Amino acid sequence: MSDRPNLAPLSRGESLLFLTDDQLRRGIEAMFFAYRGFTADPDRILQEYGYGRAHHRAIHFINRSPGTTVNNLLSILGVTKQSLNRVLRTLVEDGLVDSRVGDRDKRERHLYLTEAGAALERKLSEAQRSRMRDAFRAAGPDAVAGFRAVLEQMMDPEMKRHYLDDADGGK
Amino acid sequence: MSDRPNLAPLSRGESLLFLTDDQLRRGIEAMFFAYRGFTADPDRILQEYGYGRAHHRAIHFINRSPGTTVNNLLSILGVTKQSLNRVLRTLVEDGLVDSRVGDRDKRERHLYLTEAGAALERKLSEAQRSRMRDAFRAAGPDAVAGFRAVLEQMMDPEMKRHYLDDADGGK
DNA sequence: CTTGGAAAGTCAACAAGGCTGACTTAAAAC
DNA sequence: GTTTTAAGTCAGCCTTGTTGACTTTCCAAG
Repeated sequence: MSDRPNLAPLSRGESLLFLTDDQLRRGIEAMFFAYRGFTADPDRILQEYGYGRAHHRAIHFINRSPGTTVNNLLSILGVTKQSLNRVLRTLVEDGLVDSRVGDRDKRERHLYLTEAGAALERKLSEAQRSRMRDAFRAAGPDAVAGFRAVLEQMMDPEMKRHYLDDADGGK
Repeated sequence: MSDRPNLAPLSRGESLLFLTDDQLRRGIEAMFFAYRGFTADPDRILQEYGYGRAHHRAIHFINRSPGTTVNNLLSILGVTKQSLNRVLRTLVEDGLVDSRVGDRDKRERHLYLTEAGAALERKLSEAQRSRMRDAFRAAGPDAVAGFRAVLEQMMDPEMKRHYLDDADGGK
């Protein structure tokens, strides 16, 4: 149950207090409550447009990697193509996303935000960045580094790939 | 847009690099990818039981605060009573949760995990704690402190109340 | 040049888990 | 005795996820 694996021995004082079950429980709840705050502002904006979080995610990653293919988006978002397609179709119909047939491989569709799509993206991400900026500012640079370090460790390895691939659209 | 509010002036070198839009974007994506990892293990277990995340949340908070009322749970989870009730009903029917009429106020129902409920809770939270423990251990105590500091700043104020109220069931 | 298979899209059906609105019951509070 | 509160229920709706079956397009290997 709570046996300690083979680790460097604890030199009395510096016990691994941050690894107690209670500390872990607090970490778990911190994730839960913080994620709610994290999504609250965009959710309010999306509601005005009749969109949901799925639309936000698609818009975010198309903006990050303009010209990305549907398949690439699928592997980032981790949903089925039917699920993504439904969202993508409404965004294309509403004129927020442009879906262009590939030059080299005409089976592929490359996705771009239209001007209207980019405008909504700015609105959403400005709201989300604003909250994160305030949180970062209040917590300070060292806390931010720790925040990022822990989150990175919490990701599944394949997801870390998408996270580390800076927005370069492939290559 | 990116004007700086009235803050302590930046002494040349220690610029607020961690507040650039790109750093904020990376923070946003870190939250997105990490939350997926955070929920992945419990989700797999829940699937075996035919439950979803909503059941997990209810089980978690009943375990944290045994005897909590439905209304209290409602304010923590931030959903409608119809939505919570659907989940709670299946948990009671399946014998994982015990709903007892209040002693002092007989309108209230106090919620407790049964032995079976506690067993599932342990299974779920052990999976979730395991991932968090690994992440904490890899990142180190300072990173954990930063992680918690940033997440706390990101919560809505009312949620911070539920987070700070340590598991004492009220009082 | 044909064919196999990958990429994309489509249709249908279903489930979880949110929501609103209307309503009942029981008990506490005033 | 009336009003308010806590809980529960019924009905209906929406988003977003799932499977499965199927078509169209078109690159690439035989």
